[in-house]
Amino acid sequence: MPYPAKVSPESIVQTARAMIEAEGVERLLLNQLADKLGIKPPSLYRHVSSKTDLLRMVNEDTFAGIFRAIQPALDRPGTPQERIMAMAMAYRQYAHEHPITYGLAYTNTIPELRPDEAQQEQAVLPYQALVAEITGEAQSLPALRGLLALMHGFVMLELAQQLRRGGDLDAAYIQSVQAYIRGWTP
Amino acid sequence: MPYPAKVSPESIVQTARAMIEAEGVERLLLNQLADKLGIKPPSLYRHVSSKTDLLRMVNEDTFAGIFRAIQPALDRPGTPQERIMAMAMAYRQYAHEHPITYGLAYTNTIPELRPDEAQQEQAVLPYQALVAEITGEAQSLPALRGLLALMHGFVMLELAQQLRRGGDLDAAYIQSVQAYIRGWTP
DNA sequence: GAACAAAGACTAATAGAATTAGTTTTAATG
DNA sequence: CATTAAAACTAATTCTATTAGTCTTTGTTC
Repeated sequence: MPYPAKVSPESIVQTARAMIEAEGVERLLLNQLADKLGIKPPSLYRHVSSKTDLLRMVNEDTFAGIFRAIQPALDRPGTPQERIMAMAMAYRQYAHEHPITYGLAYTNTIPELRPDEAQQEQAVLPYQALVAEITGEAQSLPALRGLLALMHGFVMLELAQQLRRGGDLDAAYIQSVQAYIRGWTP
Repeated sequence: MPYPAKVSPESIVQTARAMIEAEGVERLLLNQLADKLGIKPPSLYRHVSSKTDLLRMVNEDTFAGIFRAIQPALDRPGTPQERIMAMAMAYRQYAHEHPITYGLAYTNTIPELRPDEAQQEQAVLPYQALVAEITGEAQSLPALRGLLALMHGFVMLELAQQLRRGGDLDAAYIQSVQAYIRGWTP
């Protein structure tokens, strides 16, 4: 491998993510990214095919991070209710720690920015099984969808500053997830 | 008023919204917008101060549209449960009819794009009162927040193509909202 | 050990889009 | 009819992503 690369796909994605979190996507400029990486803008194109492609890589990394973050909730001991709540807490925590890139990953109506479907589907199967312990197998898919919607919707509203009327947001989140689970419990 | 304007704020916002829904935000180009309006790009700046400002106007219009769409559910007869469900259906329908601009309105981490806070707060008070009929006054704010999160999260996941595993999405939505309400019912 | 190949970086140029500067047109008003 | 002010226009600017073409570095091969 002649001419050792100064950058790697990982370093590019990581640096891009940091810039996005610091300044927002709209201020992710390729010349600034190149600067931080110690190369010139055209050299970036040896590693990514376009800015859009770069954002897709960031999004893939984000989804991987989410599933890594909520994984421990699966393995932990406790009732299904407790484990679902643990997952919900970890999920929200990840979003709070990566507010901009979290939203970015879910905001793409642009097909090119969407990560691989199949990979996504596999990732949620364990959670569906967990939900099935409460709802039964037959209802587990709709119940999972509602749960994901509740978690995702809550953090999106938080991150978009749509829940500004005061009150305890932590408590509201916990109560809402609990109510949802209770509602599905036979 | 010398020189009658060829365009109005309304016509600009309406045309911009149509272009966004047709092609996505990223392909909303000011020269194309000007073309459709029958003027040249610089003339746009007599009416909007920047492209960002234009997008803010579109978002304000979107929020107004959402509240207009769900309003009838408030006035309609029926139990609180039925009226909440009616609102939830109208909410989702609006999102389906304006998929791109709906997401756009909620996606803004950029402060400049956020509509006026106070206006927003007033708009949800009637819905909080409706929720209070089930949960009681004391719990109504967190219960409302969870409900908004569930509705918003569900349609966002749909619009971002994150619910592609088949099954009846209409039914999943209804069941999830019902479960949520049931979970809050004493 | 010298020549080569290939990846990767660089400089220079291009193109697309938002925005600004400065000027001209139009029609209501006195 | 002259004035005036809003609104439009042309021309120029700037900022970014991207492409073209060239040079550099290092592992490989004879």
